[in-house]
Amino acid sequence: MTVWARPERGTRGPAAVHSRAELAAVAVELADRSGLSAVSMRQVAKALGTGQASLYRYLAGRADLLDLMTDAVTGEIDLDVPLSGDPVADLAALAARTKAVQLRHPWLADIPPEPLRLGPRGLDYLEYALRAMAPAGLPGGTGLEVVALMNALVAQFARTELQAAGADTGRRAAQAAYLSAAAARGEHPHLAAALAERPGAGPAEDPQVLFERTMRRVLTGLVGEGPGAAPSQQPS
Amino acid sequence: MTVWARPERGTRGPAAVHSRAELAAVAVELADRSGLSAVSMRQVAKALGTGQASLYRYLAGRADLLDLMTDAVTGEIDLDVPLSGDPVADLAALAARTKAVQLRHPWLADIPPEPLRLGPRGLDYLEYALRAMAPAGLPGGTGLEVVALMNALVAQFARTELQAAGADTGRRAAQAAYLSAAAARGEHPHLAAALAERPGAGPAEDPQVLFERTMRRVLTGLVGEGPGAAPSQQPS
DNA sequence: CCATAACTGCGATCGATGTTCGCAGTTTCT
DNA sequence: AGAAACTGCGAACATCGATCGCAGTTATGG
Repeated sequence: MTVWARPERGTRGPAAVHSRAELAAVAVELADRSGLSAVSMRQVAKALGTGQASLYRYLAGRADLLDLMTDAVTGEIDLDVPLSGDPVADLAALAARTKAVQLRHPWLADIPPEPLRLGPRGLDYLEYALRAMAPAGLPGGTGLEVVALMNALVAQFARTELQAAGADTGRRAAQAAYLSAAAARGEHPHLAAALAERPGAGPAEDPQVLFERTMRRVLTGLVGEGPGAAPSQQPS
Repeated sequence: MTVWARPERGTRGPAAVHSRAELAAVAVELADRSGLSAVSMRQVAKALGTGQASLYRYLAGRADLLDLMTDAVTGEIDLDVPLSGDPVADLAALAARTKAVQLRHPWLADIPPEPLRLGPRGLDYLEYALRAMAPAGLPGGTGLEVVALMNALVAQFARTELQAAGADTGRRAAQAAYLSAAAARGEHPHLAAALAERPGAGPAEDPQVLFERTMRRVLTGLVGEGPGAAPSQQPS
């Protein structure tokens, strides 16, 4: 049973002091400040001012907590943006908003990618995405995989941008050192060339437009050109 | 410092009983059989027939072990396949071989995606991929991100295929139940439609050809059509 | 109206994890 | 030959997720 399938409150007994939403909020704040590794049962309990064992009155385990957190930040994505009817444009815009959330909550990249972590807000998100690509008239069932693919790409872009802006954790520096040392060793000429051209190479191209362009290309490849072969659908 | 930057053996002292390659092999076998969670320092030490603390003579920590494992299975990808000169075709073929490895070692999906986990075999892999897309004449530095994007897509496809073939872990079943319950609740009509068309809908399209086609489309979008605007490069 | 069932909060505790310390023994360099 | 550098490893530490049992609280049913 998922957290979402379990009722939050039974009919008997005293009212719970906290709520799932409260748990989620505390956990998200903790993760935002100190990373996902700081989100342990003990630390969440402490931040909540309660005993650690009490958390298991709300959750069946840590996985449930991650579900709550994921769904909470999914809710930050604005789904009230009207659809234009062009699947590629609408999905690209949605992807941009999704990426913004991933940048705001870097720990999302550290969450183990379960094959489905879908809460109520996740359902709304999925519905919105499917509605956006309805005009394309894709064969049934394909839509879900397109969304999954899109999100995988978004996550990858978010990782790249975070790593470009993030502090050198020491590990990153070590890896970079090993990389350039290997490049200097003479083998791997293409790698060396790629690394050499890294810092210069033009005005560093705004990552925002690069993301936009790449996303449109990929989505065009996945979902087809403009309105597809089944134009009998209206947007919204 | 990375594992790869540290020398495997000093000049003094007795010869180490084991080697990094041996550690990697044991850990990979353990993960193949019982999942990544079974790869703990204690279990690896036990499987190796040594004390747990001894592992820290070979590794600075568990992260190093994951580095070793990742690089070991990366070495399973055949890089002796000659290049045709068509970047899209060559990269798609490489992606297929990469996916095969991910299917053979499902725990790869569970490894935390550090922003660079590159050993010697990983370097060779990168070099091969860059060489494959050299004819496209991409602007400098773009190549690395294309490879990262490609691998993100491959990982996503591998996840989908594994989940289609994998045993229902109970959590999957629970999530699916919640999903269809939500679909039956009337809101989320597009979701309901997508789920309804899921089982039937044609002859279930061979995932192999779907992967091939999607990959080609995406790569074409990323890397351009045939040989690009800078045709002064020869394959090699 | 009150006994029972269902629930909550939580201290104590368990098993497992990653990592460190210190010691005894071994090999190599000077 | 002596010192330096290394190896293997038993024991321990901190932290983690999770469970058990108990005391207290609330709603339901006869």
